[in-house]
Amino acid sequence: MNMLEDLKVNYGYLFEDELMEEIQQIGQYMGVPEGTMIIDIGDTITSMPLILNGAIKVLREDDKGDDLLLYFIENGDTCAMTITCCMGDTKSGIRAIAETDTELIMVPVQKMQEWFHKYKSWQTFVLQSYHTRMNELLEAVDAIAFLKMDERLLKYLRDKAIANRDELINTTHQEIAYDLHTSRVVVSRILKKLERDNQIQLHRNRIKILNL
DNA sequence: ACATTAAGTGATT
DNA sequence: AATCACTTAATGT
Repeated sequence: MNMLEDLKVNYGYLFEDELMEEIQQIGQYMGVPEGTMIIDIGDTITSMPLILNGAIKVLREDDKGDDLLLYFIENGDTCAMTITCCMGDTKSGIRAIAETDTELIMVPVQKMQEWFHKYKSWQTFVLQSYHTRMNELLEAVDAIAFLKMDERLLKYLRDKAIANRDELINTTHQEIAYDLHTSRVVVSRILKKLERDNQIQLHRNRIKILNL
């Protein structure tokens, strides 16, 4: 098992040895296959995930139960929702689904609070990831409010490619439509236009991004 | 060869 | 940008 290695690669440069020890002892290793729902809306959060590899997509749900993608989280990231949870509110406001096969370490929220006072590096990490999440959230809001559908779609493809570390995206137009909260026909049309503009290449169940 | 699912497109609102 | 209605293409059995 190379969990130790993964932990070191992703977090070793951040955390002091003592903290790394604690994470190894207390953290619960989890391997989740692609498509698994890790956290649902309304769930009570008891642990905080540290991502070793893979990617997770974070969605918000509207009043009709339709999903809307907020952002992707990757290696070395954690979920900002869990951080908020430690500060009072304990219900998740988002849904998290494994974008790819993902390995992560779950740390109980009590430990998270304890470490916050005990380890300076942990405090920095938590505050910093909260900050970057917040920025991504604002970006998502901007995209929805100010960008046209074609710009949103291109941003989506780029974000997704970055999260997967692959310029080949395996998905259907329908799935994209769900994430962006639009219809498949609209997605197909815009993708076709992007292909004509030499931004992407289209294949069945597969999209290649040309100029990342 | 046939059925199923994904993608492309014109017309309408 | 959404929806309908239909066509065409790709893939599985």
